Amino acid sequence: MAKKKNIPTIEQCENVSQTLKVMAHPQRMMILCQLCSGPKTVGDLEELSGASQSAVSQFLNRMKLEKLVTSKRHTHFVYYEIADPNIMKLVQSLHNIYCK
Amino acid sequence: MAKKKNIPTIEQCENVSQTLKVMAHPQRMMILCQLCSGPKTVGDLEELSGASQSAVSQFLNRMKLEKLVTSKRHTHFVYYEIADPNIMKLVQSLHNIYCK
DNA sequence: AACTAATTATGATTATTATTATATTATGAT
DNA sequence: ATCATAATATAATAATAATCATAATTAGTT
Repeated sequence: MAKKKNIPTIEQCENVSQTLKVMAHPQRMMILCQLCSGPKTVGDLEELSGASQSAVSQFLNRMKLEKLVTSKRHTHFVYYEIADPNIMKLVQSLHNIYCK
Repeated sequence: MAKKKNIPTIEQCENVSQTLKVMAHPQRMMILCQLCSGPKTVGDLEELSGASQSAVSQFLNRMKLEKLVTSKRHTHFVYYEIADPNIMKLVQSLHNIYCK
């Protein structure tokens, strides 16, 4: 049996690469990994990622625009979390491949 | 049982995001997908990706520097292929998540 | 040498990043 | 309600990097 080729369309490549572009940054990646174990506040992520408050806020905003995360306010904190099971799966895959 | 947290180091995040940065481009992504079904020449990839020869060559060079692909010459063609089973796995995962 | 395949160099343009300063927003205390 | 504060967001900027097209160059083949 011949090798099955699963060639995507250029539109699919554009979508995927758009998402990857957002992930392709050390601290954004770290933030995503942290969010995989549950929602966190901006302050939490500031500590956990080592980036400044402003930087974290900007990273989160970018990830929100690109639908990687969502946020909601609760008392005086804003909680961020992974937006989409696909993002979770992707981070998981990356972990399996690169972190063992 | 508590949720297992698999938090990477910042170095691991840097590595992964370095690789993702290279993938995070529509035509480079397309080229990688094409290479997943076997080695190809620059000319092949020029047709398959829709980018100019010079652009394809530059993309491939970048991917070679970042160890995503390797190349070897055979007669007057240069064949490129996926360098690493991890890259193959990653492209496969992306396909499973985003192309169905 | 002539031809084809691929690479490299150049430069103009556009994106990305990090930093600093400033602004918003919600809350709790008075 | 107002004030002060803590948490978060935005704006402006400067530095760096990525992109793409074109042109020039190298390498292999016949």
